Amino acid sequence: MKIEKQIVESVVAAIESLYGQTVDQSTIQLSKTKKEFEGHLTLVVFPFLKISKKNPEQTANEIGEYLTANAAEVTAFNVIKGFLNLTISPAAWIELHNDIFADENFGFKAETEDSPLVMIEYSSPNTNKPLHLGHIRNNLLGFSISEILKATGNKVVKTNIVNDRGIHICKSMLAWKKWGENATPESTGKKGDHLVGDFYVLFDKNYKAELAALIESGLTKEEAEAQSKLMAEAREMLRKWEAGDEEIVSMWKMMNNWVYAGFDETYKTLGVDFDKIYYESETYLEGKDKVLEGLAKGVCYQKEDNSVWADLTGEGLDHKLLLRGDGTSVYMTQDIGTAKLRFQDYPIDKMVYVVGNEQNYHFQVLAILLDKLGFSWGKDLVHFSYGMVELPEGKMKSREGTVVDADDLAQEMIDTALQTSDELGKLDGFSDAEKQNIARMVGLGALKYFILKVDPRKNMTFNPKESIDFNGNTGPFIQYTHARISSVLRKAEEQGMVLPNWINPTLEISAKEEGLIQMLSEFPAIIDEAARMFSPAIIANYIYDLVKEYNQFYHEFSILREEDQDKRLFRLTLSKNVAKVIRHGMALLGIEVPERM
RNA sequence: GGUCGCGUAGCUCAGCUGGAUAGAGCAACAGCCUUCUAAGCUGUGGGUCACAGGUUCGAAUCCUGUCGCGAUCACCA
Repeated sequence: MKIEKQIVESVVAAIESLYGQTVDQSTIQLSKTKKEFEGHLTLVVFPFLKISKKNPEQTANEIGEYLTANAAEVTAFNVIKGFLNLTISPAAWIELHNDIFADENFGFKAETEDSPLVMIEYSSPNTNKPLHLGHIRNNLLGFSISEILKATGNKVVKTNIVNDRGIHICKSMLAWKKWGENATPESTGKKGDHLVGDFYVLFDKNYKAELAALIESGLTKEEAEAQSKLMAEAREMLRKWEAGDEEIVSMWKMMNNWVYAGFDETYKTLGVDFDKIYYESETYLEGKDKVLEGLAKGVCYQKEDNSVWADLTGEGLDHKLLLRGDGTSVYMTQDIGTAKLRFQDYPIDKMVYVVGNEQNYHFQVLAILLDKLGFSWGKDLVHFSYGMVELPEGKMKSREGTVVDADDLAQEMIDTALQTSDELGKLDGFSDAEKQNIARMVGLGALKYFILKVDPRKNMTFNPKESIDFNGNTGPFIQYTHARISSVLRKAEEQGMVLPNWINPTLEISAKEEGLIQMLSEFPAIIDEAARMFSPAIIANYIYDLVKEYNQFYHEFSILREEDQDKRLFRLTLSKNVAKVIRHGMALLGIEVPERM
């Protein structure tokens, strides 16, 4: 990082000295040299041919000569076509290594008073059914991007908007009331969210049967839906809820509390949390106020049936309904209400919504509406739009029972990790509690990494029949390398070795070791890139590359058995640096790394 | 139909602000533990980067079109 900056400056000086022209630093393309070539950094000289008025080879050679003579870090160069490959001195690498070693928070920027406040909304569940694999992706992305934005110096407030009201809850409530026989999580031994979800499915099953019977008797599908008694009862329940009916409200509270207890458990397992939780039952009326305020200001207009609309044709969109004729609110209205409360509660500079890409249009509209309604950050809100998790057969459908349940999947992963540990005999002699804890880290590490390594914007496929791997480009592979380094460092300590906090730059080191230092040095830029692109995957893939590189080093070189003490101590500090970057990088993904496994 | 997104090895994915011979993992096969954790390392095979044009020193990457897949365009959330 530091080296690159110096070289860029030297290249500017070189061009000025050789060709008498000043070029902007941004025109200089300096990249990591490809493995098959000699050198560390490569300068692409094509952009300078017009200035040098010479062919690529000549130009590259001239710049190369200048740099070896005038830039202290550059010791050699070679030219292949228009590519100037620069070799950096070992001393420069070792100095960089010392800097990294001295900085416990290497790569992380601390927040300051001036840091912008970023509010990140994620998770946002409905309270009528338990979380599934799609929610897992949302939660992991939301948590990880929060950590990444913190690491780049932002103040971050993690928030969750719980959709705790509406017809979907009433369906579960009605089914419970009709057929539940007073079942509770205690009486059934079921997690509350699962219990409530079962009644949602039960409602749907009976509703479908009712429709089928009506259609059998000669009605069309639409007529059957209109005549459904069950649906009418559910709507009546919603009406009573909105009217504050005591019995309904208390049933609603009871069942929602079951769900919250269940969600809390799932969140705890996943290791995600929130600084502030909003509930739609508390925000939807606020949205109505805000829309009426907009109506008064002329931002919205009213139709004859009293429904309220926004005209977005000026923005190339359509007319959007904000309040129904009967005065009840729609999804958009609730989001406006939630935004209003958040704006009152926090000095928000930037709002990030972690929501699936199926809602792209919704957020496009929301941004325009919030802006029109006077929220300063509305126009620049970020919809962190991520892709769907699909099964090999296609989309998950909760009513068709094809969803992959979050709790089940997490438990399966942990069980598999435990089983693998036993088979390999890795945890022999550990207490059950220790075994469980490591299996938890590894199982969840596998799951989290599997999801986060994929570009968030893309849809991804999950095949439940093929269990998530523990070998190759996986979480456990990375965790294993960390455990391995920990083991070496532990042994070094047991043997009384004390790690120096400074390595003499004159020490002779291998190309492999230089390469590792170079990779470590990229970590800060990787974090910046991940924050800029909203992509934990960039961190995941970086750590994987680093770990792969370290494992090659580990096999090729001895550490503790190295006879030259200076080299031995250097390799130990290098290993410690790698472990540190692994640990901190994985923490950005919400993945723990064990000391042993 | 309008809008948006995606299409890279058998499978899952990197690479995409244009750069060198397009990379990993899984799966298959062949090696490496008397030595620091073999959940590891090494090697072999596997590609019309959907297709066709264009832009230029150079295109998987940018532009246009075609095909295929998906999302969305609700008084659902």
